[in-house]
Amino acid sequence: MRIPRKTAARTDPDLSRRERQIMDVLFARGRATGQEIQEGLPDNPNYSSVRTILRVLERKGYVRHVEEGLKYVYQPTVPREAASRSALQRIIRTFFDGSAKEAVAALLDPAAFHLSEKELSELARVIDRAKKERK
Amino acid sequence: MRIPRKTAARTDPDLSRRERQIMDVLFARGRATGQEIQEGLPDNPNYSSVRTILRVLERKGYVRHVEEGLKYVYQPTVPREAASRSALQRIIRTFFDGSAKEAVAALLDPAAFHLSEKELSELARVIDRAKKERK
DNA sequence: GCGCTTATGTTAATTTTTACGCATGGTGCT
DNA sequence: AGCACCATGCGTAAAAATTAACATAAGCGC
Repeated sequence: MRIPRKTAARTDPDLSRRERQIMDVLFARGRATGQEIQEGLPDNPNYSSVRTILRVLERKGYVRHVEEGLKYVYQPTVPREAASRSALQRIIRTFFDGSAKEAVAALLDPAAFHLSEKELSELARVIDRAKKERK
Repeated sequence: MRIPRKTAARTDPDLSRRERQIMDVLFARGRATGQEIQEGLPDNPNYSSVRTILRVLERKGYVRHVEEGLKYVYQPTVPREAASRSALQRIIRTFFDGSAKEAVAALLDPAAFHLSEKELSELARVIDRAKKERK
């Protein structure tokens, strides 16, 4: 079962395959019932399995639920934004030698990702703002 | 053991925890020996275990090795760039509702990631170029 | 109230993953 | 050749993850 060494919830590191998949669904949807999560998972896992893992995630502190009518609605304990930061961090470390800039450059590659002209302009503005803030 | 449904190597989705950790090390370093990989892994796994999983990854097609002198040097079969793209893709989907732009914006947040003024200027240029290409 | 449906909890079984000991084969040195 | 040293492959055991089966409780309509 593997209780994390620190009690505080971490965001990524040592989740099993299914656990991570479930967290992905939860972050993508914000909140979801057991059923919804099951539907969002690859390989059609058994509903019972999903709920077992949800309970594990809850025990580990990654997830909490609220009762809503008859069912439980689950959501991540860590805010989406914090989770995304740490996910990006990991990618930067793994694929871009620690350079956030290289990661951005990769995202700006038109052959790989789609960005409309409007979006590009907005990003240009964001960069300007960031520059000013540095002064 | 779980042979992937498609023989072609995928980049992320269904690797076990250790398998994924090993792929991370390999992508971060480009190429590495069994020993080096072992050192890069959390929780100090046994060398023998590392090699077992390497063999599994190789059999699944995620990794290949070349003999170099006496030892094997491992590397991912999928190019780093392709892997990074698909990792970014997943993050965009999971945390940014499918918007690459939002992902870039998150990376540009000075409170979260560090970008020097020089890097910001370079990125501004990249954006300009991307804009031109769209016309 | 009673039975049906739906959702959860518990526990046991199965499968997958991980770990580890040991055997084998190459290399280089004496 | 004989020996010590490494690195790898393989078989098996242990641990972890996943599934399955079964039990319980709440809501709802007859």
